[in-house]
Amino acid sequence: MDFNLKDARPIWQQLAEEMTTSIVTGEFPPGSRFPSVRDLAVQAGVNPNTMQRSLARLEETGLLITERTAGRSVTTDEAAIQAMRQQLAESKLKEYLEEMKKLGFSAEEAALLTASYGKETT
Amino acid sequence: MDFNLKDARPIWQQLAEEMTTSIVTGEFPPGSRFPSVRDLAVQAGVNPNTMQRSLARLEETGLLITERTAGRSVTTDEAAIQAMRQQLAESKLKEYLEEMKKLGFSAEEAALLTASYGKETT
Amino acid sequence: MDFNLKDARPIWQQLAEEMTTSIVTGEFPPGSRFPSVRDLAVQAGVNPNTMQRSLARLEETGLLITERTAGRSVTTDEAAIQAMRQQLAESKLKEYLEEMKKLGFSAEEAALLTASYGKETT
Amino acid sequence: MDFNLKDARPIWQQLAEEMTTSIVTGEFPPGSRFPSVRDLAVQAGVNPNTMQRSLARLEETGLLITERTAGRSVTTDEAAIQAMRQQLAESKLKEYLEEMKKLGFSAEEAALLTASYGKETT
DNA sequence: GTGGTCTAGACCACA
DNA sequence: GTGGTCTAGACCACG
Repeated sequence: MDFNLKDARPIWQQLAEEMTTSIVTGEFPPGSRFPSVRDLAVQAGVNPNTMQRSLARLEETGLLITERTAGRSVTTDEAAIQAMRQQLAESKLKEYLEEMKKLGFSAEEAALLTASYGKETT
Repeated sequence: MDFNLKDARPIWQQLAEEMTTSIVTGEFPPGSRFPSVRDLAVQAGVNPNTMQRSLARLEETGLLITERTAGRSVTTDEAAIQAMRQQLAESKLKEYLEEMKKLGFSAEEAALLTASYGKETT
Repeated sequence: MDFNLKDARPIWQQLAEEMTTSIVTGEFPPGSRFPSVRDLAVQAGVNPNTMQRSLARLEETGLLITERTAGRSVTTDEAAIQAMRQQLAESKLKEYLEEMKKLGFSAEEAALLTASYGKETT
Repeated sequence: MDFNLKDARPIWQQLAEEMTTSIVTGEFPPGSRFPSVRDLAVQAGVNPNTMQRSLARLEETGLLITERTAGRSVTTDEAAIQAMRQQLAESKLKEYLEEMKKLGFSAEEAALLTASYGKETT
C-alpha cells in the first residue's frame, strides 16, 4: 500500500484552470473584456502577484490577449478555444480512467459504465 | 466566475479512501489480517490518532472487522467488498461527468468520448 | 524622426538569455550540475525570486532539468542545445539586419559587408 | 558565468545615435535646417539640457553645423555623412560578430549565415 | 540544503 | 486606472 497524500496543486494553477474553464464554457465570450488583475485577485482572495501568474499562464496558452494599458481580453480565435476545451476534456477523461484503473476497471469497462449511466439519466 | 480553491480534504479521509481501494482491489484479500494502527501510522507518516480515525471509517463501511484482542482483519463478506467497489466506481464516474458537464459536455457526449478513447488505446 | 528609447528588457529575461548562452557555448556541459537558485541570485545581485523566474524560463525551453530536492542540471539532449544555439544565432542575425536596414543597407549589402570583414581579419 | 546586466546607455547617447541615423539615411538632407533644441526636447520627452548634449555630440562628429543666430543645419559635406554611415554600419557589424563569437561562431560562419539568410528572403 | 510557492508592498510606463 | 516587474521575507516538502 502506498500513501501519496496531498494533491495540493499550486494556487495559481488551480486559478488558471478555473479561468480556462470559464472561457471555454463561454462565460467570457471570445473578444470580451476580462477583469483586471487586481479585481480578480480580490475576488479570489489571493495576492495580485499570484493572480498575475495565473493570467500569464492563460496568455501562454493563447486564451487571453493583453493590451498593456487597456487590460486583457479573451482571444477571438474560437478554434483555439475549442481546442482547449477538447484538451481539458481529454485530460479529465484520462484522470478518470486512471482512477478506474486503480479500482481494477479496464478502459472498456469504464466506457460501458459511463454509457450505461448516460442511459439511466436520459 | 466563482473561485473555490483548496479542496484539501482531511487527511484521514484521503487515507481511508486509499485503504478502501487497497481492499477492493484485493491487495488485502477477504479475511486477511490488517496491519496495526501503529505500523500504518508510521508508514503513512501521520499521527496514530489520525490513522485510528481512518480505520474507524473502514469499520463503519463494513470492510474491516475488529477483533478486540487480535487486531483487525478484512471482512469475509465478499459481496460487501464488491458493492463498495461499485460504489467507488460510481462515485468517480459522477465526479467525472460533473466536470465534463462544467465543460459543456452532456452525459452522452462524455460516454462517446470515453468509448472512443478506449478504442484508440486498445 | 521617432524616439523609442529604453531597450530595458526585464532583468529576468536578460539573465535567462545570458544563462542560455552559457549553456549553448558549453560553459555548462550537457548533464552537468547547475548552481542553486540562491547562489546564482547572489552572484547576479538580484532577488532569488527574479532568478527563479529566469531559471523557470530555461526549463520551459528544455535546457534545464530540475530534480526537486537535488538542484538543477543541464539537459543531456544535445540536439536541443544545438537547436537553441541556432535559434539564438538567427535571432542575433535578424537584429543585425534590422539595424542595417535602418541605415539603408539591404540584406545583400549587409551580407557582403560581413563577408568582406571576415576576409580582412582572417 | 558572468552577469553584466543593465546596459542602459545614457539617454543623450541614444538620442544622438537616433538623430545620426536620421541624417545618414537622408531623412534630413545635407544643408537642410534642423529643428530647434526646444522642439526636439519636447518631441522626445526629455529635458532640453539632455537634448542639447546630444546635439553637441552631433556637432563634434561634424554632422551638424551651428549658425550662431540661425539655429542648426545639416552639414553639406556629403562625404562626411557617407563616412559616418559606413562607420555606423561597421560598428553594428562588429557588435554582431562579437555576439556571434560568444555563441561560438567564427567570422566566416557568421558571414555564411548572413549570406544564406539573404538568399532565403530574397 | 534544495526548489517551489505565496504574500506584501513598491515602483514604472502607458494613456 | 492598467499590466509588468522587482524586492524582501516567509513558509513548505523533500531527503
